[in-house]
Order: sequence, then C-alpha cells, then structure tokens
Amino acid sequence: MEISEKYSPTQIEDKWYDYWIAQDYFHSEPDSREPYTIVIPPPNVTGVLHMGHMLNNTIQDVLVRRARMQGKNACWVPGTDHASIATEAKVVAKLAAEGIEKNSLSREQFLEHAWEWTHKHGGVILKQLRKLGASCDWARTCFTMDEVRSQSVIEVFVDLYNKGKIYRGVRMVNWDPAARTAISDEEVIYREQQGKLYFLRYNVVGESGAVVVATTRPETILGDTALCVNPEDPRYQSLKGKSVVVPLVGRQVPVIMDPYVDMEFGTGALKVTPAHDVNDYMLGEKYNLEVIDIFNDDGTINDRVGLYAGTDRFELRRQIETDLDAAGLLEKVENYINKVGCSERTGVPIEPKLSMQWFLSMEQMARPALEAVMEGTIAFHPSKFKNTYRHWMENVKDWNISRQLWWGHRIPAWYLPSGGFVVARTEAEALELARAKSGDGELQTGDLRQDEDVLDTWFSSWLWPISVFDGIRDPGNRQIEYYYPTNDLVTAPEIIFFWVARMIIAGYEYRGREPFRNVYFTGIVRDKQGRKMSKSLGNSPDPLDLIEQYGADGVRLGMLFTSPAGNDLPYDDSLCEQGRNFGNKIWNAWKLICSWRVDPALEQSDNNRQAVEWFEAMMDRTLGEIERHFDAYRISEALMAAYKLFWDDFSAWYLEMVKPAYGSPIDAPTLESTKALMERLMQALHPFMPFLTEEIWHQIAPRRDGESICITRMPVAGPFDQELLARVTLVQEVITAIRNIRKQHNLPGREAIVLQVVVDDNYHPRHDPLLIKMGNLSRIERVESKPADAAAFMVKTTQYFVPLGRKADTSAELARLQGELDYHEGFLRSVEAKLANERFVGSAPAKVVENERAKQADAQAKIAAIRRQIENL
RNA sequence: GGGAGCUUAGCUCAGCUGGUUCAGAGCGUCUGCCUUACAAGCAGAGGGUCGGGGGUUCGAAUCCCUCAGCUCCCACCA
Repeated sequence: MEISEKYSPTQIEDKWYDYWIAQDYFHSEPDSREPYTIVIPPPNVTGVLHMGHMLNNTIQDVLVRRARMQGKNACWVPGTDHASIATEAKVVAKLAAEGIEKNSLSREQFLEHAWEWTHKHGGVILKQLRKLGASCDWARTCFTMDEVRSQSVIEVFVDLYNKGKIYRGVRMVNWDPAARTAISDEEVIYREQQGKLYFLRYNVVGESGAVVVATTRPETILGDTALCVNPEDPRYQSLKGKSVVVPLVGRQVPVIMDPYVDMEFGTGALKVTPAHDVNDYMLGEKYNLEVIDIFNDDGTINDRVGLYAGTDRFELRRQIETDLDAAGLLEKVENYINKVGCSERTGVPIEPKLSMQWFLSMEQMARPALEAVMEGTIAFHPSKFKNTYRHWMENVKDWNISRQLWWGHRIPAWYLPSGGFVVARTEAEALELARAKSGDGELQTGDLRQDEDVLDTWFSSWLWPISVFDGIRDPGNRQIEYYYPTNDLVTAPEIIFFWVARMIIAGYEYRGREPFRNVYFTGIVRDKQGRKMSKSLGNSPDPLDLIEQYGADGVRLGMLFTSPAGNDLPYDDSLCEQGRNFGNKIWNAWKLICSWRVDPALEQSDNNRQAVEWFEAMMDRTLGEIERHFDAYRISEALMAAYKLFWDDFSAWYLEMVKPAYGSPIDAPTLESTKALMERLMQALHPFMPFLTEEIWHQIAPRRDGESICITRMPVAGPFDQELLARVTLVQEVITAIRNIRKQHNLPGREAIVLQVVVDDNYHPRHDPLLIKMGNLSRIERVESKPADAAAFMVKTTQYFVPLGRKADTSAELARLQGELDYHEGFLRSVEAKLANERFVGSAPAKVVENERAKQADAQAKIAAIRRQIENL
C-alpha cells in the first residue's frame, strides 16, 4: 500500500464524510435500541460558523459518536433559528444599503426580502458543520420558522392563552429605539459609562426657595409629574403639600413623600418621571400621578409637551443643559459613573417605556423546572451553574414575549372592530370566535385586524427539544415518545436563562418531564489577550481556514485539549497544531506497522508475548479511565488519557518493544495482535478524530462496502493484571535509567552494553527479554556487589550496574549517593516520627498506619542498599 | 448592593468524601540526537514552600476564619 510520508487530512476528510452520508449512518429512526438524543442549539439561520460553534459542536459530535458506538440509537438533530431581531436587523441594514427604508415597505414586502435573504444565506452554517465532521441526522434538519415549528409555536401560544398564562397589558418595558421594539430583561446588558450628574433647580410654587434635584437624565424633565422626598428627611419637611415648577417646562407638579427615596443620594430629592423610569412608574401608580410619555419610538421627542419636538434624546440632553444653564436653573454638574442598560442586539441604551405588550406569567410554571435541577433530575456540568439557575428561577419575572418586529411568528390575536380580541390558531377560527364573542354573525375576516407584533425568538426555541419531533402538535407520536427526553444538551452559560431554563419549563409544561438529563456548559473561546472572540473585534480565525490548515481532526482536538466544562478556552493555533501532530503520529505508527514483513515460520518470542500482554492490560486500564471521564463529562481528560495511551504507551513503548530489527521479519501472532490493538485504539479515538481513524480502520483490514468504524462497538474496559503493569513499570524505570547512563557517559544507543544486577525480591527474570530488547543489552549478568569500573543506579531496592570499561568518577558518584542517602534518611525520620506518635497510631485508620510501616521498611531497605554501594566505592 | 466561583510549574488546567515519596498532566523551556515510522519527531532534564496570614487535626493543596487579587451572574439607587 502506498502511504505518504506525512498525513494529509484534506485528502481523506471529504471522502469519508461523503461515505458516511451515502451510507446514511447518521440517520436515526425509532427502533428497539436505547435512544441517545441531542438537539443542536440552533445557530442563527443566516450566521456563519465561528469558534464558539466549533467548540460546542465538536463536543456534541464526540458525545454522539461515542453513544453511537456504544450501540445506542444516536440521533443528533440539527437546525437553525430564525433569530428574529438579529436577522431583521441584518435585512434592514442590507435594504438600507440599497437605499430602501424599512418603513417604506409593507409588512409583506419586507418579509419577502427577509425570506429571500434567509434562503440565500440560510443553512450555510450547517454545511460548514459537515466539514467539522458533525454526525447530525441531516434528514431531520429543522428551522424555527418552518411549517411544523411555526404551528407548534402558535399551538402553544393559544394553549397558554387559554390557560390564562398569557396576558396582554401595559407595562414598563425595555425599549430599543434603534430596533424600535421592546426587548426582554435578559436582552438588556448593563455597561458602565462615564456620565454626568446634573443638579437642577425646581422652584417652589408660591415661595422664593427652590429644591435641587440630582439626575443623570435631565432631558426627562419634560415628563416630570412629581417631585419626591423621603418623609423622614428633615431638610424637606417644609415641602409637605407644596408644589414645585419643573424647570424650563414650567409645569407645576406636586411634592410627594415616599420612603423609597434614598436621603443619602444626591440632594435627597428625586424627580419623578413615571413614563420613563421603572421606579418612577411605581411611584406614579402609588400616588396616581400623570404619565407623560415624551418619546417617539425612535428615541426622538414627541410633540406632547410642545418643547423640543423631534430632537434626539442625546442631542436633547446637551440642549437642555445649555438651556437650563442659561435660565439659571442648573446648580452644578458632576462627573458620575453609572451603569446604563443597553440593547444586547443594537448596543444602544434602552429606554424604559410604557407600552402594550404580551406577557407570559412564569412563576407557577417555573416550579417543577426549578425542582428538576435542584433534585438532580437534570444535571448541570459544572454544577456551579445550579446556583445561578436557582437564583433566577426563584425570582423569575413574567416574560415579555411580544416584539415590535416583522420577522418572526406573528401573534395569533385578532382585534374586533367593536373592541376586544380573540386568540386563535387560524384566521378562520378567529372569525368564529369573534362572531361568538361579539354576537355579530355578519363579521367577515376583513373586519378583523391581526396583532402586528411577532413573538420573541426564544418563544420558539424554548420548544425545540419537543418541536423538532413534532411533539407539540402531535404529543403521542412515535418520534417524540422515543427520543424524548433527550440526553445531553451542550450550550453556553450565557443563555442559561434565555434558553435552558425556558426549555426545562416548556418540557414540564408540555411533556410533564425534563427535556434533557445533562447540560454541558461550554466556556467562551477567547484570544490570547483574553478577549472573547467575535466578528466585530476581528480576532477570530475562520474555522474553515483552520480546518484547511490543520485538518478537521486536528481542529477538533485543538478545541478539546484544554476545555473542561464551564471553563473558557484560551485559543491558540498551537492547540490545533498539537492536534495535527497527533494525527501525524498515529499515521506514522500505522505506517511502521505496515512496513513489517511477516515470517510465517517465526515463533512468537517471550519478549513479544509479554509486550502484547502488557499493552492489552494497559489498554484495559486506560479504557476504564476514559469511561470514568466520560461519565463525569470530563471530555478533555478522556481525550488526554487516549492521547497518552497512543503516544506514550503504544508508540513509545509497545511498538519499540515489538519492533523487529531493521530488515528482520516479525512473527505472525505479534503482527496480528498489533493490528488488533491498533484497531481498538482507532475505535477509542474515533469520537475525537473521526476522519483519520476511519481511514486507518479501512487500511487495517479489507472492509466491505457499508462497513465503517463509526458503527462498530466501542471497546470496553476489561479486567487487567495490575501486577503485570507494576512490574513492567519497573522495567521501564530500568530502561530510563540505562538511557540516562548512556547519555551521561556518552554510550551510543546503537552499541549493545552489559547490565549487571544484584538480584533481590524486586527483580523479575521474566522481564529480561524486554530489558535486553529495549535497553539494547548484550546480556544481563548477576553480580554480588558493585564492580569498580561500573556506573550504578537503583530501581526500588534493586542495584544495577553498567560496566564502563574504565574507572568511574568515584567522587561524583559518591556525592550522588550521599544525596540520595540524605533524602531517604530524612524521609525515614519523618515516617518514624509519625509511627512514634501515639496519637497518630491511635487515631489514623489501620490502613494508613500499615502504609506508613511499609514505607518505613521500604526506606530502610533502600538506605541499606545505598550504604552498601557507598561502601563498595 | 446581593450571589457564585477562582488563585497549584512559564502557559492552560487535574488533584473525589483531609492520609501511599502527593505536589501531577499537556504544552512550552533547556540539553543531546536528522538512530530507515514520525524533526509535525526521538531520548533525557530542570521547573511550584499549592495567593498571604491564622486556625482545626496525629496529619491540610484538600476543612474553617481572615486579608489580597481576579472572574462571572443577578439587582429599579435617581
């Protein structure tokens, strides 16, 4: 077989992916096997693959491939999210670039553009995932706005409305003036900003005095309808029952007294703007204050007050400052750092605004969902996120589910001409309900007006684990019954509230049980400076370039090497490089095995038999470690265990143990065993590096069409001989010591040398063949004591010597031995001190004490051996 | 303002309910090697008083307190 010098991933990766698809290995249908299900966190439909996706999807693929190889019916459902606000923003921007204003289009026209955009860019990201090797069941690809998912959303909305959980009301919402929509609390991010604190003068009506009020937002004076002080505040007792004049506006507003006001802050006097501040709104409700909304939807001033109409809110702030100053109503301005809530999507400061929205009451539904996580029905990895989750769930607030956008699921509510509204699945159904409600049998569809708003994107994705199996519309169908609940969810902690918590809520509401059993939280992929990798910063490499450069397997490993659950991944190309190097290592090991020529007449040597036995034990032990790591979702550690098994134990030790001398043949049993071991190694590594392992698996033996490593059974850990492993470890220590001596004394590795040994209990002649082979020894001699011309070393209590044919440097040797002696004597003293301590012997467990005794005996033997050596010198 | 978490080798991290010479791994570093599988490699080596201080204990990286530094989440102080 022609095997290239270096492994080139690009040559084989596409080939195998196509093969897997052609063979339909990733497609799953319910059967008698145990299901294993993952639903993908649906990326934005028009998004492109970034490093976060790479990390997230690599982990999912590892889990899915492993489950598939464990004989489970693995199903990884892919799909995309319509990402209402993000996609609409992109389409608006694209139209703007073409000189088209969104406002100039009808809803239908705009949606046409949006769909066009979606079809053009949609699903690119799913194609990119194929390059990574993602073993998704592509036939199941879903979109949150496809037919089934859309109907599911409507179904749920109607149901929750009928249950009285969805209501409509005027509330203070977070208004994004750039996107001109309300957003949920979770979509508001608070940023520290250097701002100013303005001290404004409010003259008291009918008196000469004035009250000074500190505010960060002087422009909102246009909406002031009261002034508030703390009733306990001695400074303001005289204001009781008085009114003050709003600066510039001239409006007279009452002074109210409420303990809400913090006397320590500013001047202890608060201006009250019920329309534009949540707290002020609450005060307004309490004291029945007038509510004056001063803003248009885009953040400019409306003409309600008659001043500054049309001015932008930030421009107005400057303008007001100037005007107040001119009017002598500005006491002073101080620098002030405060936190400003900004829209997660558009980045502009949000404006608290009263508006009519739809809400979902959460408190009751959240209860079983909270319990599920606290009791462990759903496990979080790492578990620290339980606290975060609990805190949110215990204080969950009603969810504002309406958005003033066009791209999304339109709210299925229709308004009657006579007032009121109905909620229905379809317009026809709405008409029926409307007729019944109004008593007007003549009502036509044209008379009804559907709500203009769409639903929050998360109102569709919270159903994802159910809706992808059509479990909302058809709760008894075979698919949902079989695949639900799913097993693992792999996602980012940033969306624990947006998505994870809400999926759990929906799971209990619509299936009566958890949507998944484990949640694996990934970290954030960061650059060398610790910044989050993002498109806007331009610090993120293009994943496809990386795959081109390092191979998909290499990049996958790069993602996995140092990313324990919940930890950020400080990304560096060197990680992918390490991954690529590992692939090359495997390739070359295989190349070596392929180069061996068999002599059928050759019997298997003791050496080779031992080597095979040893590595089989090693493999069993490591497979057990890997299993335990996976059980605990320590994926990086599972990979590292497999990595070391292949690189250190298999390549550096095993292959060297059995490798025939150059030009010599190998015996058939050893070659067969080696290939079998290689095959098991490829299987163990397959979830991590699917492409290379598939390639080599096909080279190990002729395979029929339709066979693939990805559907073979993952080797499982068996019992192993610990004694054997321990003894070979001693052999390895001897070999290492010999290499050290060769290096110290310039004995070339190619020259065979003699090893002398003073036989004791730790020495096992059975391993002589291994020693001779690995150490390149001509023979092993038994001696009684150290020859004068030899270098010495000790493993456990066994003394070994390598004759040098000349006097060794006794003084250096003596110093070395003296150092060792000091160390062991010190160690012995500490052990003996422990054993002499009655309290230790009395209170420590017997096993620990026994251990100390063993250590003592060990140290004594070692010290005696060293002393003998010193005497010999 | 509340809550959670972190601080172990140059870097990234393991170290489970306190007890084997327990101070580890990978990468990097240093030294010597182009030894016919692999220089994307081989062989060897060095490197940390486990953030500071105190306490509990026969025994602490591990438990408690405290100080310092960092990170994240939540929150209506204008």
